[in-house]
Amino acid sequence: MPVPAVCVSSPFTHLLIHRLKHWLVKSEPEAYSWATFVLEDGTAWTGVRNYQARNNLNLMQPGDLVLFYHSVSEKAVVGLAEVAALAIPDATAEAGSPWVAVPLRPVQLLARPVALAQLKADARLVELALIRQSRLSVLPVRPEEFDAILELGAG
DNA sequence: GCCAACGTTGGC
DNA sequence: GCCAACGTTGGC
Repeated sequence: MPVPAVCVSSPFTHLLIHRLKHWLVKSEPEAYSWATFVLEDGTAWTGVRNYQARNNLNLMQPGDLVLFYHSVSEKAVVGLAEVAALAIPDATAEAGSPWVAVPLRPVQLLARPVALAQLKADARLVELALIRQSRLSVLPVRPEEFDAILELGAG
């Protein structure tokens, strides 16, 4: 009996091979703010020059939800974005370089920003990568952590 | 402005 | 391969 070359898929196959992951990206609002991101109706997330962050970009799948964090001057999660497409070469990097960008689009502004101090004070978030590895600019967020942060940001 | 935490670079 | 020097990020 011949083996089919391609597996038959159901409308739900993707749920078996990929559960939505959650992420957090950082930006200095003076450099690129949530407001600009919304005005442009999304952007390719370029400029990442750290291998660990790049690896996270490469793991992003369309539909993954992404917390948008304003670093330095604001230090708060301000919005929710979504991965619009798989990683592409970073057009701001030298051709042939290993750096990638991920198209993101805005989903919604949080009703209230969630300050870093709030995150640090929350018992559900003691393991949050943002806190444990404060220098990384593209970070994974666990589902429970993601839910907790959205709850803090709800009106 | 300072400093801790990293990451990178380059001499050996 | 080690490590010192240096650069960057980002909180405080």
